[in-house]
Amino acid sequence: MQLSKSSQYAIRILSYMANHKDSKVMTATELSEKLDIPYKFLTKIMTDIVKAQLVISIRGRDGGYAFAREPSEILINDILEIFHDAIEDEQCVLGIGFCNGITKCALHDQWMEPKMLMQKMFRESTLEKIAGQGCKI
Amino acid sequence: MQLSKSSQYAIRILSYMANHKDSKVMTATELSEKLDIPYKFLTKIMTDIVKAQLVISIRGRDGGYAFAREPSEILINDILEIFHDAIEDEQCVLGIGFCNGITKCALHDQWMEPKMLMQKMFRESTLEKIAGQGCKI
DNA sequence: TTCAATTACTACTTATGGGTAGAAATTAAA
DNA sequence: TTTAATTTCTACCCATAAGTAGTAATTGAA
Ligand code: SF4
Ligand code: SF4
Repeated sequence: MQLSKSSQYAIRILSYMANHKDSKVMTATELSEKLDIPYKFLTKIMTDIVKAQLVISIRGRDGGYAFAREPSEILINDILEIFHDAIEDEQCVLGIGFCNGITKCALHDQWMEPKMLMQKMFRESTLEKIAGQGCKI
Repeated sequence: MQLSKSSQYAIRILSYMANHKDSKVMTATELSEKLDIPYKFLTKIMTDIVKAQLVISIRGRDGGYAFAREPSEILINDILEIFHDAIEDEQCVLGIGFCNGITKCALHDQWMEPKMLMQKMFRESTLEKIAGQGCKI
């Protein structure tokens, strides 16, 4: 019942970057140190995020990472999708899924509401909104 | 964002047993076949559930598993605790946890509500209630 | 007592997520 | 052109979850 480390790290990294928009690019070394994320793991994750076109990477000296689009245009859900961690509509708390209306279990109806709230949280929260609240993570 | 297979299977097994209270004991073979759960994995899980004293086991001929207490006295959360899958009060959607009120992130407040709903779902749903609704899983 | 039916135990294998190592590619500046 | 600072790529290693195999222990009945 938790996000994968990759998603957790990714959210923290991009939140941190959104909170420091003054510095145009941030290096993997800085992010790794400030956020206490293993350097090698961080660069692996960042490569995925670059491929998903949420950020761009600048290689070579004075290189680093910068946003490809405005943080106001990036949703938490965009990050989760990269790591296959987004909550699907059919996703079942028991991992069975696709029960029809007749055979559904007693947990089904109770699962709908928290699921929708989490989907809403992920699908409507932008990085800018998070940064705006002075996120310290 | 999903329960472990062990928890998923355990909920399904005990729900099935609660739905068939007429037959006093159920064998691992029957449960495995009816619920399509690998036999060897099922017996491993059941041993844990027996140790947690939710069910008793009867060894030898005509043996099997039976409830140690009434299904009305067993909560989903009791099952989740066996496999360390229960949602703790401090549990954080980002896996960081223990943020104080000042440094909390923007997701924190939005996380509270779905978390509480899930805790409520697990802590207040009894096996009997589930069985009463004709659970087919 | 012997047998067959059962769970429990020990130990292994496989799959996946998390993490690491080293070298290659790229780039700005000296 | 050389160098140092950076990301990227390929290939691993480690820990944990998921699943399997074989055998021991238990028990009711023939
Ligand atoms: S009815 Fe129960 S098992 Fe089926 S999809 Fe809904 S929550 Fe999952
Ligand atoms: S403030 Fe954010 S990171 Fe901290 S415990 Fe709450 S949800 Fe997790």
